[in-house]
Amino acid sequence: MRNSSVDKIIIELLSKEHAHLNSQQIYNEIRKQLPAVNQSTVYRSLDRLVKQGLVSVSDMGTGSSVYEKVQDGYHHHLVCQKCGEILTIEHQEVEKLFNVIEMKNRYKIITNHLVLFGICEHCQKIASSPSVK
Amino acid sequence: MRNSSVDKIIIELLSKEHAHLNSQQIYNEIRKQLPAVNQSTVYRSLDRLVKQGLVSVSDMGTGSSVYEKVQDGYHHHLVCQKCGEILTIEHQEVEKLFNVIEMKNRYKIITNHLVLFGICEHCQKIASSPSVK
DNA sequence: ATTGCAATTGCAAATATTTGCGTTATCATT
DNA sequence: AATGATAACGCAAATATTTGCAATTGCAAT
Repeated sequence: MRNSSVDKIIIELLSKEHAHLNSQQIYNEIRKQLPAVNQSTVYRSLDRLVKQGLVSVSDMGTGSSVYEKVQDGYHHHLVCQKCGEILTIEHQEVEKLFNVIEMKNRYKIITNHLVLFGICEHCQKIASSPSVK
Repeated sequence: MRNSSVDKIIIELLSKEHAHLNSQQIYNEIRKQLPAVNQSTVYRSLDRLVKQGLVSVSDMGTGSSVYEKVQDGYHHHLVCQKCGEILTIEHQEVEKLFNVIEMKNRYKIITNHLVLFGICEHCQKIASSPSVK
């Protein structure tokens, strides 16, 4: 692992943007500082950061993967497949599962962000009630 | 939801192929029966099946998503980011987590396959030992 | 059997992501 | 400071995936 300037810029960017950014948004921001940077370099840099556990990558169901800096503790998301609502889940419960899996399999888990798809309470009700004519 | 011929063929295919197939492999198989089928139709059909919970989709770290029919109970995977080793995790432990999340958030979880990336025992040892010259 | 609505499909184009390869840059060692 | 190994990069091409829109088709109601 070497000191990559793109890695550094991405970390700085994601540190202040407490949000889910896709590769295109990240690419556009980086170009303000490194106008000649290539998209594939951004992808490779993001890969590295994810593998280091510094950044999380998730498919939230919007056509592109989104990235986020891992800070202030882990968290996870619940996404409604009907209405798109997104809930945040604290790491506490997930942590117990990860610990068990790490012990049983002697693995060091790097994945730090789960996205669980499902149906929210509201949409469940809609689906089970008779449709209106 | 309607009776889609492509959906049916995919289900039949995945029912006998107890394996992780990517969209290209699925597309090639379908063309044997439906030579004129379009790739986007395959993608949309897979989306539907995943949303219905009949099929699982996962990014196992190989440039494309892989699909699998949900049968004989759920299972999950642990993938080593160094050597690529893949371990299977039974649903039992994961189920407890899902139940808690469903109750707390009143969601019906549809996600039926987790892929957790990490470092296997072997690769952890390699990383921590002094490198050979 | 006919009709009408909405789901499914094909097609083409737009996006998103990965990969091979030659070049450049970083860093440890000398 | 010079050297060598290899990580990081740019570029272009290959893949993979999504999307808008018009045409087709399945299915429920008539």
